[in-house]
Amino acid sequence: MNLKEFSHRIGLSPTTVSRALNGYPEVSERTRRKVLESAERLGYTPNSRAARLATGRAMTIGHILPLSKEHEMVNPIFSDFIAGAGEQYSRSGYDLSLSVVRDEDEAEAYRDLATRGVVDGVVIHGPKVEDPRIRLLGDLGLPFVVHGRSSRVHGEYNWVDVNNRRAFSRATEFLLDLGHRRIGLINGLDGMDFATRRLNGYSDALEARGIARDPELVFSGEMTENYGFATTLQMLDSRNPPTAFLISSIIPAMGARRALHDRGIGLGDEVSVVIHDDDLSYFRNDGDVPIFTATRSSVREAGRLCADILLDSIRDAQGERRHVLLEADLTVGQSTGPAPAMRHLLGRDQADAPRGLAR
Amino acid sequence: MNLKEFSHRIGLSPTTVSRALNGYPEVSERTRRKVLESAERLGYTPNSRAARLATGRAMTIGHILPLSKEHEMVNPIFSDFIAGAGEQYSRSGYDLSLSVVRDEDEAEAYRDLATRGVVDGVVIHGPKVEDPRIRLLGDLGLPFVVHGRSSRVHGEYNWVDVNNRRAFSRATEFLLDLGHRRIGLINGLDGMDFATRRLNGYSDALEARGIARDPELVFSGEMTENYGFATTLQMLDSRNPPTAFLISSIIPAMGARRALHDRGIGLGDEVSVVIHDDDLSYFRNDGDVPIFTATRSSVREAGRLCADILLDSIRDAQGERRHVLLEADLTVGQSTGPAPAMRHLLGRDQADAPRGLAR
DNA sequence: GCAGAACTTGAAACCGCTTTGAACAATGAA
DNA sequence: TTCATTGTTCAAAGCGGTTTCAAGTTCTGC
Repeated sequence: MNLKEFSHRIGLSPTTVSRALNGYPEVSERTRRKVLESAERLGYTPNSRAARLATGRAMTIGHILPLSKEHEMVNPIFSDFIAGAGEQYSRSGYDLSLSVVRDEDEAEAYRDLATRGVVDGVVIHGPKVEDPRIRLLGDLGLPFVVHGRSSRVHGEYNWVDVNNRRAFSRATEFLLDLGHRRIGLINGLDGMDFATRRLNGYSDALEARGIARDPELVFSGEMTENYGFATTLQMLDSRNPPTAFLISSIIPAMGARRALHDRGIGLGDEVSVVIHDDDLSYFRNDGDVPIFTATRSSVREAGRLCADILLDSIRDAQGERRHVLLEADLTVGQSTGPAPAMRHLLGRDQADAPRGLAR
Repeated sequence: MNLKEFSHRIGLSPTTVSRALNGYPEVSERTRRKVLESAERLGYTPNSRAARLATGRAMTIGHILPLSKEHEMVNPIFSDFIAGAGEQYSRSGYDLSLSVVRDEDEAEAYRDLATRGVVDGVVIHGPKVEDPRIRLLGDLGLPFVVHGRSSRVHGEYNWVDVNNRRAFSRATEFLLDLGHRRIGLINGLDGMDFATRRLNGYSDALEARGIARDPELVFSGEMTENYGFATTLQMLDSRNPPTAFLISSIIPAMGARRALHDRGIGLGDEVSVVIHDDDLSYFRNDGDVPIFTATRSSVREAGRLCADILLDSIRDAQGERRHVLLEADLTVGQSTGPAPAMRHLLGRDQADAPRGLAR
């Protein structure tokens, strides 16, 4: 049933019905009730396609999911982010449009969304250092928010980011305080802005203690389980292995744990691990004492915040650009302990403790 | 720029331009080339909102992502499935609309998508036994495809499923052949159709060998790492622990591995594990010899197939309903070996082999 | 009782595209 | 040359809503 028929059936004009349904003030309460009740009873719902054309608003937010050709991998934090953002969209009557594109087509995909008029705004995922998408969207005049930030990009834009630098410098300091001097960094893909900031945090902390950064202890790559496994093994098998690892996500941390296990090295006693934990719903690092010592920041919450900011920004195009910097607090879990060389000094040598029973 | 202005500028009528752009045959090649070239040059792209209203097609496929209230968890296979399906949508000029809703609102969400006319078809994820959504969508007259199947639902509908029963009976047989008699099953959530079929496959295989199924060895739950950990631990610590585990996903398998490690039990020698592997992009169980012995079936590929079937079904509403049953082949990895009691019989007792170095 | 303000309601234009039906031009057959 | 056919193009009528502008009603205050 369309508006014309519905309004005719209940003896009102399309104008009045439209107003009643959209909450305009110039319709009397009595009429509005009648319209709402009749719509419910007769099962009338306005056709969104028509409303979108008439209003010029798409009532839709766009997300682009680029697939890297080599790895064909989907960012594992994507679904939790979407869950957070999607909740907010629903609440505000917005739909979410997801475009899956090969990564070399990403810029074109944004252009396309803008000119076809199918979205009112977009979210930029996984910004790189000097990310060109920010400039592009500014030029297109399409409202957007970045999940993360992009170093060396001038101009204001909406973003929600974790204080990656602080998180990683704190995590590094924590390990240094435990006596670790050789700390491996298993980081995200080179060029990703968050990875750069994490590396900086790590470097800062080392430098502050006068410790030279060993390039053989720093790795970057896509954060798979296999990547965590391979890099950990490589470092463990080197002439001068680290006594601690800093890992950018819980997924490669699974691989690191496997590598330690394969080498018969105890996690939390012989070797320490600190991870950054995005609080993925299917991979919670919680419990009384979490498995991993971690800097935690919920990516789901970041999704909610991004959505809120973007929706605001669409409603009020003149408003100021907004920024949210989330602090990731360090939670001590079972995966960290004093550096081996320090342990007898502290009277807690656990070299003979059963493997696998962390601390 | 809109069609009216564009067509005026190039000295043609809107009709001809529209036809040229949409590939209709009644426009001459010369004119078509001119239109396409001018559109490129002047940067004209038709407004999709208007096209959708005019054609009555939304050119969009809907996916609903329900969030369970208790767990607030997103199915970890979701993103890979979407990646596969999304690729196909893009290829065919379709958009993907994702609705995030609380699970008790799911039925309403389908109704809403249908009446608002924002999608031409939907994909049903995670069907339960006797899933009411299938009936609902039939009634709504909205084309759909199910990723999975639903037992005890009458009538024809499109589906793409893994042969879960066969996969799990084969996996069970494989373990039985290795001499295992007590096999723990760490399954998906009760009521999920796939979980039921897997349980059946497991039961069938046991029964065929005259082995009674011990209810204390069967668990069902949401497939998180913690769930795998907790259930494995519980079984290991029971009076009569299993010597092998069958696990419904690689994620709880991570938890199982952790539990085994915590108890100092060697994976692949003292205890065997077979998993079902959805071939998640960030969690590949590959390599020369995969970590886990697994029944594998790519969920990404399932996404592609679902998309293809649904798009066909939209184009040809009269066409037959289609079914695809994917066989999951069993790949032997490092996580399985003869049952402990059998090992000396086979002259391969590895009880003293270093832990963690599976076979 | 009446003018003017404050409410309500409706007719019609419009959003930007697609598509029907008609017109016109070019081609071919008779 | 003429008529039928085929090929091309266009004017206008949708698609199903929203919104402007005008008109009709009901209140107020005097």
